[in-house]
Amino acid sequence: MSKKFYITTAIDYANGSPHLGHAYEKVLTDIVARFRRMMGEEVKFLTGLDEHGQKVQMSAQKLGVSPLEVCDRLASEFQGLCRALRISNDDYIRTTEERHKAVVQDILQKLYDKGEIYKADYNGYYSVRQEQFVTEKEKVDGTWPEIFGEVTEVTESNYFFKLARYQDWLIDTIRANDQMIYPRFRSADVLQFLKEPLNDLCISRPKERLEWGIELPFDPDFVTYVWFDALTNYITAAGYGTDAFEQHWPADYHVIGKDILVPPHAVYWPIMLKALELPLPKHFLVHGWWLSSGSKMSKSSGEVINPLDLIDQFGADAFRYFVTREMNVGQDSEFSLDLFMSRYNSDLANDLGNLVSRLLNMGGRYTEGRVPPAEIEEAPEKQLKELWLKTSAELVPLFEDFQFHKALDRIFTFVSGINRYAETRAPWKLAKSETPADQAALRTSLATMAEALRLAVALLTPVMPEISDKIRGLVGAENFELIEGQLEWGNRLEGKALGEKTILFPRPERKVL
RNA sequence: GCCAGGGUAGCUCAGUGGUAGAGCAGAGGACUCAUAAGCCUUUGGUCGGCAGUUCAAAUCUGCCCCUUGGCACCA
Repeated sequence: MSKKFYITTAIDYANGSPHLGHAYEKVLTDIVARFRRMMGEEVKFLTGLDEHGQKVQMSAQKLGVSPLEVCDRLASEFQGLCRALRISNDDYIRTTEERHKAVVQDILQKLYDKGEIYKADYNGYYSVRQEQFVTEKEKVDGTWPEIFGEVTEVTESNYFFKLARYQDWLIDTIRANDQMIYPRFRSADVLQFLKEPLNDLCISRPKERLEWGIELPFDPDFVTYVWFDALTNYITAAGYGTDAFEQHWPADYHVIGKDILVPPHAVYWPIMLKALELPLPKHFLVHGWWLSSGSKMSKSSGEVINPLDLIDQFGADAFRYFVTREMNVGQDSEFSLDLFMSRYNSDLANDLGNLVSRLLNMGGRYTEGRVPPAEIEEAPEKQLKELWLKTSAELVPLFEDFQFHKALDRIFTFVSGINRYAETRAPWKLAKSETPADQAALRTSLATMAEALRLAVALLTPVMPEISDKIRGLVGAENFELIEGQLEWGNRLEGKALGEKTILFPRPERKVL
């Protein structure tokens, strides 16, 4: 069996409803996955939910339900988001699943047997009210804030994973693989972190303090905490311990936010894999955050944009287009309703949607609802074909390099080119003329517009799958699996039926939200 | 404090040595197939600040300012 292209998102934490950040990461990963499929690769695309831990246990207590009920509810919310966004993941992992518990316990036992895990006393400051250890860092003006209540120094036995012994190896590995982290400048964050000596990692919690977790196989009084539970999902879903594993692992891309690169994904995870003698993931694709007036959009700032609202109102594809067009992968981006509306109205409704409308309408009026033959090739046609040649040559490299915002810019520049072409030929004027030359120009102009639209949406497909399919249907083109052979200008649409007049991106009747 | 990203037109951003760009927003115009859309023309910027290198700097160097993130057991 050949190796699949294995791509993952981070798994979401079951501690709140999905927001724009969750939605964005899934869309970004989905675009890479869809693009790779079009390029002919077999893809495994994983996303999922991280369900254990203190916060889940506490919110369950608060609601008076079991932790699993809390997780079930959130899992269906997050999976609903995936469906609403047309995310093409072919697996969804929940860390409470048996397949996952088995792998976590298996690797913990292996590492314990190898002497990579040991028991020791952990000394720290404990907040009874928050049921968690607090650090010096959380002090404000030399004392812990009121929300922590009474904080006492306690000593607790726990299990530790030997991180420190792999520090030099990790530094060498990251220096030697400058392609591992995209964008590259993020490697500097990792290396800076590794300048300080690593401490071993506390990986357990006593059950008396936290019972909502996976039990340590070698000590039933403890559950494992956070990292060995959450990060391990990537190999669980890859089929660790089964024949399928080699077909998936190593992952080609872990898509993550910039906040979880250091230390978990770039330090803990590689060292865990090294200790298990497994290959490292090939790449991390590290994206930025959505900002609102310069601050991170998050629940805590009370500026949650519920992506589902925009999706319901404007459609998954419009949402996907917006986040992809605005975000320079790796940087932060600005989000506002005004920006969204501006993109929706000018790019989608006015430029693309309206172009489809005018073609279908003219096709119905002038060429009996069919794509006519392209009979002549003069300056306007040559110019548009040249623009396409230039555009199409850029698109695949831009997609390969995650420059989706630029790829969309190029595609929509081409769409503008089609509108300009229509003005130049002015088929509505040609239609009033009886001369053979004008009639040939009329047929050519509609054929050219249809073919240009087919090409324009070819590489729009990973970003806007439904609209692209719909436009292909309307101009008489076939859907396709592979991009190969789809980017060349031709006359395959000649004689095909054009669709009924359709409004692809209706103008909002009133301002909602 | 240390490290890194960003600071370019009202807004969102392209632009790594050679006469400041795009889209949107604003203004004017011609057209009418179309979602009052599209097309053409146009207003608008001491390129964060101060020095320096150079014939030439948004672009290279230094210092400073603003902003975002990281600096471990919090995911």
